[in-house]
Amino acid sequence: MKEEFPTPSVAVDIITFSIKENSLKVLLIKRGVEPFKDKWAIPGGFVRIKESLEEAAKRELEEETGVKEVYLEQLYTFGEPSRDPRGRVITVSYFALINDEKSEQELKATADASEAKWFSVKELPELAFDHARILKYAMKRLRWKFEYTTLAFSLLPKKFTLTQLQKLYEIVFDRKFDKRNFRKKIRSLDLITPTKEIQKDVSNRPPKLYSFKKRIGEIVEILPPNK
Amino acid sequence: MKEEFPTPSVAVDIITFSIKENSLKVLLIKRGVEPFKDKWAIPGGFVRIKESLEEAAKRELEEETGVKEVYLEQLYTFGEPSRDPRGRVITVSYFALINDEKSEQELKATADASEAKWFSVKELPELAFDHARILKYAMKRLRWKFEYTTLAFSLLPKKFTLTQLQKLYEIVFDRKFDKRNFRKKIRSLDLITPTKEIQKDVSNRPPKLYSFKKRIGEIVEILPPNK
DNA sequence: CCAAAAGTGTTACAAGTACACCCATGA
DNA sequence: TCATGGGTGTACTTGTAACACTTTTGG
Repeated sequence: MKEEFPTPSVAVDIITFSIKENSLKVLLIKRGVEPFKDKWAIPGGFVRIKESLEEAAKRELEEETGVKEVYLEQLYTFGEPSRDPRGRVITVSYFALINDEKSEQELKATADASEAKWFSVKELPELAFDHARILKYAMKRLRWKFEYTTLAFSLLPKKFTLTQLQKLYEIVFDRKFDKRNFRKKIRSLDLITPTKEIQKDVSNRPPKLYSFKKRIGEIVEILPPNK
Repeated sequence: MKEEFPTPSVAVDIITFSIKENSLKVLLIKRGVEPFKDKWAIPGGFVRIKESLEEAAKRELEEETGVKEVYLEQLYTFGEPSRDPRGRVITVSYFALINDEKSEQELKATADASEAKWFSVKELPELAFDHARILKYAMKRLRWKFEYTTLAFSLLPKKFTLTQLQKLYEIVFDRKFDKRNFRKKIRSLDLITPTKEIQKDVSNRPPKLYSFKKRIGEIVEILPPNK
């Protein structure tokens, strides 16, 4: 069965965040074709008939960055008839979070993209289509997830210091937190266990290493202290 | 432009909640055609080529219930290739909240539906497709909205009593709240103003009437006291 | 011995929770 | 006068916020 009317096209767009150089970055492509040729845009592509939406998002992301294991979450579906001048395109947006090590590799140009680049969310270029709005929404979701779930831990190595964790929050919220209160809060949540190791080879007092003991994404109201 | 592959169909499904007889109800239809003929399902239909997703949801909801002014919010997009045995159907789900007075009218049967009926969320029938999952997700969102936004007020008349408001919360969360703490919390949020009126014709002490002074859906952490 | 980041506790204030009795009305 | 729901305050506990100094290492 299929209805008798012309059908819209369905695409996925993936807003990919990463932390690099102590700043929150988002992956954008430079469009190689009209419309919006030479404008920056959120990467994406059409959903194939036999793949799920999430599979499509994963595939596009891997084509772009080479990264396979990522946190991926559906954001919102944008479907205004006028949002794409070429025709009716409904886009299901996803947000992805990848950590720095995994995303070190060279970005690949693809069919419609002449270039791909990481932008600091504080220095964004003008964006094609309604992508500025989509990105703004993704930022909101990212912060929400950091506040109310354990998502942040997906960006840390197996063993990490409390200062690393705090820096992550400071970058995502673009704000400083009080060290003592932050630590008190994290410890009270029973999310981490101290390992017996300490980090060596630092030219200051060596920090203790902790490991995360819950599931990524679990809901816990970590909430940035000093709200 | 249009990609060269077969395209999925795009539908909207609308999970419609209402409070009736002191219980949270959801609107379901009995399917008149295969697959899942005679099973209950969430009402929905295909998106037309020139309407937005939200317009489609509004149209379907009005066809079903006759109700025009509703709170409507996008939920999630389900797109597993196997979710509809007839072919590839991606469905954008919406949740709607309508108040009792508006929804009193007769429900209309439509093309694919032999019958439409309000079900208590505590006594749900078996559902077609992946609709049980969708409904579960909608419930979660509804509660979230009651906890963190002023959505509840959309179900109250212009002037209402604090007991009415509390009852709403008790129905949605299926739990009792402490009267004094509930009132203290609501008052501290600066959401309502006392009118000078009191409700007459009750066979007990007549309650004071209040009016809501913010925007529906605004974020405020109303949060049910006695969490 | 200096620079750099790690580590640690206390006090004040705000918010949440538990809890029981009197009040105003209609019948 | 009784039944019914309306209305109110206080004490306790918990959570949040502000705040400064000592420790350990490498160079």
